[in-house]
Amino acid sequence: MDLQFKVIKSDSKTNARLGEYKTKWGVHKTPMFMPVGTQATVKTLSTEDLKNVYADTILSNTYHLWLRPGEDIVNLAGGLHEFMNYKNGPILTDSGGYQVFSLANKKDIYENGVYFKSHLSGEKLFLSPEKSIEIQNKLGSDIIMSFDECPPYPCSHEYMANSIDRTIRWAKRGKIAHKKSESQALFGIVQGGEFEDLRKKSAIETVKLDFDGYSVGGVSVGESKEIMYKAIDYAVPYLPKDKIRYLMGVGDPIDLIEGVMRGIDIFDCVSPTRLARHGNAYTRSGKINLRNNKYKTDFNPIEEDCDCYACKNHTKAYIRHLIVSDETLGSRLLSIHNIRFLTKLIEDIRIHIEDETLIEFRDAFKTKYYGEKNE
RNA sequence: GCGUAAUUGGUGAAGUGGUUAACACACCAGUUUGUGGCACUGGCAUGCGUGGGUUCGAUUCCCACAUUACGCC
Repeated sequence: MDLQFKVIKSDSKTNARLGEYKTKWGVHKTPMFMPVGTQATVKTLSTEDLKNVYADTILSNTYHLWLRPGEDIVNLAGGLHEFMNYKNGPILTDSGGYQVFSLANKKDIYENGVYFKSHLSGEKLFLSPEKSIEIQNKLGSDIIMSFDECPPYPCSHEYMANSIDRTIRWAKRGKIAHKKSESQALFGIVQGGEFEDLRKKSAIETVKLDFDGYSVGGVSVGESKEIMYKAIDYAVPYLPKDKIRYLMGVGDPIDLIEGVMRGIDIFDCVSPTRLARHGNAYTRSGKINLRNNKYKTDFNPIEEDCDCYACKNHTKAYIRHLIVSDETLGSRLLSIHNIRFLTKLIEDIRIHIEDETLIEFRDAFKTKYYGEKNE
């Protein structure tokens, strides 16, 4: 399926662009941040909550749903949207390739695919480009991802060179397996780590396969921000302007701005929800840890001018109490706030692309986000 | 009043005549980037009821006192 993406406006001072893509769920504006809902749920949040934080496209994980409840059950339910009753927007599924990286201690990578052990049962499992596409077909997501290898950081040039070649071969196989599906867009993934020549090669070869969109993968695996930004810069010039660009697994508020300035359209990241579960909240003045003693008697909202449910209704002292007491409402309120923080940040980014003031916005944001903390 | 036992950080506790008093919880702080959700990493008793004594050295041995628990009158 051709994902109908178009660029509305390109920033003349950076590589940023405003765009939109159409699906049966409506028109979706880019840049966009996608919350992560691995197990067919953005942890602790209801569909209603997601609507209220202006989530649009969300990400779900092939590997987890494959193991439990199983793609056939999701399929029987009528697909992911029906199963989880998410009708706010599209769902993008990961290929399971990242698990090859995150479960690295038990992996065996072969040309045909990857063997690894289920973290639930210990059972030996096999995932291949074809299998990944088949599972994603059954899950019925709107955007599916090509099966790739996500090598760790640091990684030698030699290993990475072999890895990207294999990922390209896997991409070809996935593309062939996908031919049958008319209703799902398929994205290719550029790898290559920190190496300019490999990012370039990976991008060029992947683009030759003509995917519906392209992602920059293999970032946010432990490298510095500078290296991550460079990896984007190495790949983006070879990606077609009329296709959506997705930076996988990113990121921090500042990374969203830097990513957009480098030509990225969509992002996903577990940070807002994971940080929430650990008691952290984003604010314009930096990340704060609600567990800190100083919030015990702080009866103000996390951010005065935030329009999220948590800030409209509850104080830091109350949320701190919930987090310290291990009450799930605390995780939920912070997840609501953190996702809204990022979707609002993206809204601001769009405004500043429109005004061509993104660089000034970035600098001001950075100063406030990091600056006041260091004093 | 007598006897017995106990007394270690916020809590539960381990321990030894000799460098930094174990561990857990709590507390304090930090980490977290295509999620193996509810995790991980640090910090946290200058002191072992109080006062004496023995000893080169005592939280550890001895004495007195205090407190607590149980039993007896």
